Amino acid sequence: MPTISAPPSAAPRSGPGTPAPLLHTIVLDWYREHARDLPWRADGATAWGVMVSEFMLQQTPVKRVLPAWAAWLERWPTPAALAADAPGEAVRMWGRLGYPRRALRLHGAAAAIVERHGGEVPEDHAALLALPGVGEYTAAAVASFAFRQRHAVLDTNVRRVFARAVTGVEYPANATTAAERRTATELLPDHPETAAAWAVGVMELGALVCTARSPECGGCPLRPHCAWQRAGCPPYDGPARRGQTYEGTDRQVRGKLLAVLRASHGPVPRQRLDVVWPEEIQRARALDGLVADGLVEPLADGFYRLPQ
DNA sequence: AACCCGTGGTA
DNA sequence: TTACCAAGGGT
Repeated sequence: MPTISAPPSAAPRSGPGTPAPLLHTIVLDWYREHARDLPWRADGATAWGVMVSEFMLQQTPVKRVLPAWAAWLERWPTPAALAADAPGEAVRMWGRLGYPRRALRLHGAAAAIVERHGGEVPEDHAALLALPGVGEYTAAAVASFAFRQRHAVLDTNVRRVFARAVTGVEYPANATTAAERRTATELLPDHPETAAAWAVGVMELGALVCTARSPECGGCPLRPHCAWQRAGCPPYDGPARRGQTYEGTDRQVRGKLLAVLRASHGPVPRQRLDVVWPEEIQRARALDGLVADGLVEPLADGFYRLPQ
């Protein structure tokens, strides 16, 4: 069986590739059978619901997002509802999902949607990209999943599937490359609805089968077409993927500080923040950072609170 | 381009 | 236990 390569229409590639339409059929059939029943994929899900899920899923696993997503949409079923509340409430509601700047940006996106788009999540990719907290991936994801448009959706799952099936390596590079974008675009089905189904299907395949740690190649529908399989599953030999040390970092201190503020509904005296971390210099730096990011609001007399 | 930004689960 | 990983974005 041939491995996957780009169609001959674009840049010339070595060797015959599996025809793209066959790949589309394989992935769409697999998805129909194995897709998780996630609430933001349900028929009744709104574009706002999709957008909220995408914000929450930026670096946070699905399992932890599920309950947070339901609670969020129950409280703020529309962008206007969120925009009418204080940004600090978004930060508080975000809870322990991590990277709380996402909550602030989601609030900012809601406000921008009200201001620029009459309260309706925009369908246009460029308009989505212009919203705070919406980057290349999220804009494509919302346009594709919510509005069934044709966009290359390149997240960590898709990048990994392409790295293995197309390029024949275990892991993609640290940063998305032009070659990856080209591959994603070339393999994208022409028909918008099919492209949207393909996008979520490849992503789901990466999330459930072609996983980072221990891929279940035995259950992978692309195995006969996978370049990495054909090459004998060579282990990753590129530059070291950056680690994420956490203990003792400013991020840890910021997390501890913000946890105190989330738990308190009124202003908090500086003294109650001081107890979360012994090193004064780092503690002050972390608090200053939170203020600079707009996650914390300093008041007079050494009190602090979530932004109003 | 490299680095910063939280939190929790898994091998 | 340590290290890696999770539907990224902003600077």
